[in-house]
Amino acid sequence: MTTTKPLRADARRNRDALLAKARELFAEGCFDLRFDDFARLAGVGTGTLYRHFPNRAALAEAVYREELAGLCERGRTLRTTLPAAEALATFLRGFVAHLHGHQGLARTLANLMSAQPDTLADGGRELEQVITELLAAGVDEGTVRDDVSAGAVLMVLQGVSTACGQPGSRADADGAVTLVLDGLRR
Amino acid sequence: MTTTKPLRADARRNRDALLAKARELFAEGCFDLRFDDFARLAGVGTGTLYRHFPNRAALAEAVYREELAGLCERGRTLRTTLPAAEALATFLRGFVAHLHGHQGLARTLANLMSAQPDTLADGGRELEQVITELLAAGVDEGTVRDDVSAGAVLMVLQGVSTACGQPGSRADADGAVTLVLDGLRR
DNA sequence: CCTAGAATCGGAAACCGTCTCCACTTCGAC
DNA sequence: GTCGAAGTGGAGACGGTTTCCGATTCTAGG
Repeated sequence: MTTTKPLRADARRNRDALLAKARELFAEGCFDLRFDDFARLAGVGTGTLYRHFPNRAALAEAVYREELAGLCERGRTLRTTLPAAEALATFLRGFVAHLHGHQGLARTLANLMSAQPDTLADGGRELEQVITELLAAGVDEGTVRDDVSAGAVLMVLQGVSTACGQPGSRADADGAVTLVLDGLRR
Repeated sequence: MTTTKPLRADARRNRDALLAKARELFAEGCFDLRFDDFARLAGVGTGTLYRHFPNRAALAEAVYREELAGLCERGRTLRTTLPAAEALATFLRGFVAHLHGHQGLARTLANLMSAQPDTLADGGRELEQVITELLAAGVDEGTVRDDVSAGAVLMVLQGVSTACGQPGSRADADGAVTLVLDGLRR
């Protein structure tokens, strides 16, 4: 799987330059840039870009992998420091708030999740895993119903991610999370 | 608004041919066909296609306008024949079931809803309107909370629509609706 | 330090779907 | 039947994506 193949020095430098430039551009809100231009702006050739990241989604995923991993990690921490139901609530609310502050992540996530499951990248899987754990802890605790799976929650998050860029979506996103949380109570 | 401009006979014939062919192809599951090919298959020129439907979304919307209108109509009927909470439940469950039997509608809806609100076509607006009415009736009745708007429910439906094509999504979609319905109870 | 050969680069050019444009055709009112 | 308006159709421009391969750069071995 994750066979860490040793990358040649210049190759790694280029890869990092691409990631750095992509991160910078995403932060500025430039998402719909020509894929080629990432290469030009990062100072590498088109071929190099395509060798490292076969498509736009792969680049976005690489950029946001760490950020998403951090959020998941936070979810796991919450589970060990709060009652499960509260941990779940805090995690989901925080997650949605974070999405609204990071459109790039929201877009990337929406894409990751709408892809076919067999394509579903590590990021998506990890998120599902964390939610599954939080739900299971809640079930053990007796505060969360046991007849709804993480997939259902993920589906709502997908809706939230997709709608994230729209003007008045923040309030509705919070509303959706409220519904899910109240609906999850046993 | 709906200034019904009289279309010339041949123009109407071409438009209908395009719609018929699109409907047929969507029913077969061909969504990612080249846009030009719709024209060729319907026996008209590319220019004609573009005059009638400026882009893929416009064609899809036209194909599914009636179907969506029917569903909305059904929602309004339910509201007059059932207690509001039940009407809402029946409507949402039926809606999701219908989506899973009609991928084309699901895709179209996902696209309609992810567009910017000012672009949000009649179909999307009408759906939001129906849900608003159902919620309001439930609030009047005292069975539905009053602090969550239709937008939140729509956001969940967006997630469901987007995920609709995936293998195991039916169960999760039902789960998501269950969460919403239970979460909506006062 | 030098060399060979493997890994990587870069960007020109092929590719492919989208969309426009306009010379030509068809319609239908008179 | 005539004429202007409405509509047609498809060639080709356009622009983003992706490939391909000769040139370049790296690194291990001597």
